[in-house]
Amino acid sequence: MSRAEQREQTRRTLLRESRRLFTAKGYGAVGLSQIVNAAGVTKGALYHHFDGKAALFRAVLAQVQEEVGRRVAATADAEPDLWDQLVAGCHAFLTASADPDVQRIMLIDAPAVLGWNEWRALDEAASARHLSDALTHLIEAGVIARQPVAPLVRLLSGAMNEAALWLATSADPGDLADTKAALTRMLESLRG
Amino acid sequence: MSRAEQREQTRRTLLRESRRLFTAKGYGAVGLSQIVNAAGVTKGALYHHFDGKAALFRAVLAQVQEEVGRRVAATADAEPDLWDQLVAGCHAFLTASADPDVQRIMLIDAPAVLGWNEWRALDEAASARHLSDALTHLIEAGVIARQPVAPLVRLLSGAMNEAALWLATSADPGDLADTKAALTRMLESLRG
DNA sequence: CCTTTCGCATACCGTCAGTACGCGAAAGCT
DNA sequence: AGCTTTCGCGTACTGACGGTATGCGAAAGG
Repeated sequence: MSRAEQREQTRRTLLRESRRLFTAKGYGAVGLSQIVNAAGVTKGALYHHFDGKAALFRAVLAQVQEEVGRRVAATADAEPDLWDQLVAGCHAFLTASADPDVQRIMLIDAPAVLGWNEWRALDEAASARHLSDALTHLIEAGVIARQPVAPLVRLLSGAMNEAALWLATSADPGDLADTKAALTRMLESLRG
Repeated sequence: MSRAEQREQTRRTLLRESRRLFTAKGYGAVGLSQIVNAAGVTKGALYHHFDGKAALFRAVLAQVQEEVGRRVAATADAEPDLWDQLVAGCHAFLTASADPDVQRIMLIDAPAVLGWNEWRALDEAASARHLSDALTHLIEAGVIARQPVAPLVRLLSGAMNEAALWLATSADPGDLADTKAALTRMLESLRG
C-alpha cells in the first residue's frame, strides 16, 4: 500500500471511530485513548492528522453538517415551487435530525465544545444558509412580506433544532406529524 | 459565627464564585482549583457541599433558571389579558436571555454537561412550564385553535433560545426589535 | 544504493476531577 | 464545667486525561 493510501485510510478510520464514539457517549466522555484503540493506531497518529481533540471533533462535525446540508438541499430542489421548497426543506431538516449523530454532535456538543460563535458560523455555512437563501428568494418574489431575514432564520433554525431533539426522545410516533403541522402553520404565517 | 452560619456562607460563596467563572469561561475551561481559590476555601469544602463539579453546575443552573422563571412570570402576570400575557412573557424571556449568565450557563453549557434529557426536564420545570400553561389556557379559552401543546412549546422555546443567543452577538440594536416583531408574528399565526 | 521524507509509535509530562483521612472548633450531654 | 460527639473543612494523595518530544522504519526520490 502506498504512503498516500495508508495516510488516507488512517485518517478515515480515525474519523469513523471518533464519530461513532462521540455519538454514543458524547464529546466529554470519550478519551483519546478510546479513540485510538478503536482505530487500531496510537496517539502519535492522531496528532499527526489533527491538531488535538477539538480539531478532530471539528472534522467530524463538518462531515455531519455536510451530510445534513446535502439531504436538505436535495429534498428542497425536488420541488418546483419556491414556497414548497421552503416547506420541504424544513421538513427534511426535521427528518435528517432524527439521526443520533446529528443530535449529539451537531446540536448538543458542538455549541459547548466550539463555543456558540464558531458553531453558529459553521451552521450558517452549512444548513442555515439554505434557509436564508430560500427566505430571501421568497421576499424577492413577493411571496412573503419584506422583512429582515436574519432574525427569521435564527427563530426558525432554533425552533427546528429544538423540536428535532424533542422528537428524538418522544415515544409517540404521532409527534413528528404534529410538529411538522405546527411548523408549517408557523411558516404559513409568513405568507399572510 | 455559628456552624450553621459558616456552612451557609461557604456554600453561598462557592455558588457565587463558580457561577461567575462558569459564565466568564464556560464549564469546561474552569478548574475546581480556580473555583476554590476564588472562594477562599479548598476542595475539601467543595466536596463537602456538592457531589462534584457537575453537581455544583447543577446548583448554579437552578439559580439561573429560577431567576429567569421569576422575571418571565412577573412580566406576564402584569398583563390582564391572557393573550397579552403570552406575548409579554415571550418578550420578557428574550430580554432576560440578554444576561450572559443565562446564555453561557443555561443555553450553551447545560445541555452538554447534563445531557439534553436532564436539561429539558429542568427547563420544563422552570421556564417552559409557563409557556406550556399559557398555551393550554389559551386553548381552553378558545383564543387559539385546539392542537397539541407539546410540539408548540418546543418549537417556540427553541426559537427563543436560539434568537437570544444570536442577539447576544448582534451589533445592531435594532435586531432585538426585529426579532420581537418576527416572534410576535409567529405567535399571531396561532390565533388565526 | 544511498539519502531524504514522513507516517506513526513510544515514552513522558502537567493538570485535572475525585478520594482518604485527619484536625480542630462548635455543639450536645451529664 | 468538663467530657464526648459532631461536622465543617484542610491536607495529601491517586488515576486518568490531553498534549508533547523524540525516535524508528519503511516508502519515495535521485
